[in-house]
Amino acid sequence: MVKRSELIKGSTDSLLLCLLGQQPMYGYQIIRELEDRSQGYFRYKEGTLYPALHRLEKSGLLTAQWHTASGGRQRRYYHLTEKGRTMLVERRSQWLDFLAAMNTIIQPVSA
Amino acid sequence: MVKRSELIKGSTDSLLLCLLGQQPMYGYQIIRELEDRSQGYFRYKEGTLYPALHRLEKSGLLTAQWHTASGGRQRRYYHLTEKGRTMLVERRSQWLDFLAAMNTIIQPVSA
DNA sequence: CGCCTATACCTAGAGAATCTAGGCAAAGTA
DNA sequence: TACTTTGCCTAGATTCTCTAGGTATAGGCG
Repeated sequence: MVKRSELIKGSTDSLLLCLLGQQPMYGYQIIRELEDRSQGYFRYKEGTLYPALHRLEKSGLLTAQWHTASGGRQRRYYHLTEKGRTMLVERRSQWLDFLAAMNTIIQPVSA
Repeated sequence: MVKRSELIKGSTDSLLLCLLGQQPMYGYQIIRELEDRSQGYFRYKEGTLYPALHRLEKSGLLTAQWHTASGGRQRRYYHLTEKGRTMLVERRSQWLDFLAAMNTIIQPVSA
């Protein structure tokens, strides 16, 4: 049973901050958006996403608001707080650092 | 308490396969080598590294041999098995896939 | 010699992230 | 009516990492 990649671990928060930094979204939408944009690479389970959103909300990086869609359906929209925006910048920087570090070890296969 | 980056999680196996694909090494050496090459970014704790090595050995990706250094000190050298080399190729490919997927979400900040 | 640091291996238990595998309910569709 | 999709949620198991130890040898210094 080959897992997609263990590398995904730990990237969730960064992905969520990035997405929500572009526009507020609700949980279900986030799952689909991540899958669409990554051409099917990211397929978050609800059991992963919702706890993650709650975690970020609890940390003050996100706030949430219920909205009623045209059909009467309830959706919980998340958007970044100021603290969240600060963290987003931080996370992006961390991602670049991580990339640089990985590249010092995982050299590309030379032809 | 700001952690370096949660991103590191899940990259350990790939890093170890990569390193040991270049030359056999022993645990203590691996920790120093990772830190040196990454200019201090990777600072693995022994409580992380040794269980990871044992895990990979148990999976048949690594084998280990005891050697006695000049001073009489015992060192356990790990090197890749055939299965390990196959997995290394796989891991490198996964890393590139992961990179590509991340880039679809984490767009670089435009000036 | 005695003491300290660096080397070199190891493990148990706690903490945290993810997945599995459900549950509940409303809206759309056949 | 029945089924699928949407949309929220959680409890428990699994897995990875870290904390915080333990053991032992080698080498330097006073």
